[in-house]
Amino acid sequence: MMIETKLTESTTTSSARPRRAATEQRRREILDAALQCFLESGVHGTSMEQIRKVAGASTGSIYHLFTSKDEIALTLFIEGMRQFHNRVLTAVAAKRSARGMIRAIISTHLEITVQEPKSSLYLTQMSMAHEVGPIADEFRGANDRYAQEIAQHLARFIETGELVQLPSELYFSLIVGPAAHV
Amino acid sequence: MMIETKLTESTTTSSARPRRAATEQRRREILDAALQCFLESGVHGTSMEQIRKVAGASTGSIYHLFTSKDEIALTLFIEGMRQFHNRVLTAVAAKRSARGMIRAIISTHLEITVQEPKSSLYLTQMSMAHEVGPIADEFRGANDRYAQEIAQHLARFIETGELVQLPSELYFSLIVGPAAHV
DNA sequence: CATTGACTAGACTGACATTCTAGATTATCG
DNA sequence: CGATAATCTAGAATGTCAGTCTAGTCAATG
Repeated sequence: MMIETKLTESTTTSSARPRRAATEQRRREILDAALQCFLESGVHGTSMEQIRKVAGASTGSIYHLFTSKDEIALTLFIEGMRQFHNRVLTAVAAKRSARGMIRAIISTHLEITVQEPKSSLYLTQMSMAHEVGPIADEFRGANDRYAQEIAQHLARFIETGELVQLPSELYFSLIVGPAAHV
Repeated sequence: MMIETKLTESTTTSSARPRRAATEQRRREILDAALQCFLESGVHGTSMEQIRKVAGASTGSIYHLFTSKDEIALTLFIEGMRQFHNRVLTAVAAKRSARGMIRAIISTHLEITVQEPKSSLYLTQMSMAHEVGPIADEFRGANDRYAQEIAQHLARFIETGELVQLPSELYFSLIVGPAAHV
């Protein structure tokens, strides 16, 4: 599967006439409509027709702004993942002990993956991300940066002696998710 | 999505003529063919046509034995999950300390979910399982039994004093996976 | 105000899961 | 053994849906 973003068109020659503001807004509307549908009926249970209707856009418009349904789902996924990461990192940054941080990591992860209605959607999107090369790379990259950032937070406590070593690689992988390593 | 298994046909009246042995074998062949295709191209990347060819069966036969492509994927998923559970439980049963058991749980989980080529397939199947009611129930049930069995193994060590308490619910959920709780 | 590229519209296409209909096979009973 | 009634096989037909194509509208620049 080949996925390219439609946003890389910015480097046209001279007399390009970008209507960016409006376009960007349209993109957003379509993404929001899609998210709503996906949450309601799952990615596979949602047809472009439904997204089209909810967004109030035509097929042509949608395919002008996105290359495929997959791109829509995966764009949403990346966005969701970023929020996810930020939420965990915020929780971690607020803690003053290694123990507190680790607790925060685990519980925030669980809050997000287990208790929220989005969790099933994330699962679907994650499996898609795996199957789509370019996205998988972005995904893995973001996840690695995330893991590293958490590691940095925790590393402080090795110096202070509260932590003897970082939680093992294995354990860490579990928290960050298999996706980071496949 | 509605999924029923085609194996519940056993309760016909008087002169039913089951050809079970052969049929069961055919089912198996189709499942094997499907698994092969899924591993190679992913569930969505595989068409019934491909499964048909690899299995050497006709569309009619396949749809006589299975209600849908989803049922095939999910049957495989349940099978895979059972193997997965058995493998972890075997590893756990072989250990003599709580520490060893917990290590075994984590590393076996990681071996399976991270290092094996099937892991990406599992992810897809798991997301499907979530969206399909009846399967989701079976899935959750199996997962609960699994968690409970592990808990029993570990509980022994609370008596001996090696373990003060079971690994927290939170941590436990993480290991067993969100699926068990959604 | 003409040109040019961004954007919209919706009919069309092709792929693919699933259904349908007809026919082959085989276990059971007379 | 042969009739019967069900299981099972075959492959053509159908419907849905993602994605393309063509024509046309809109807005910014010269």
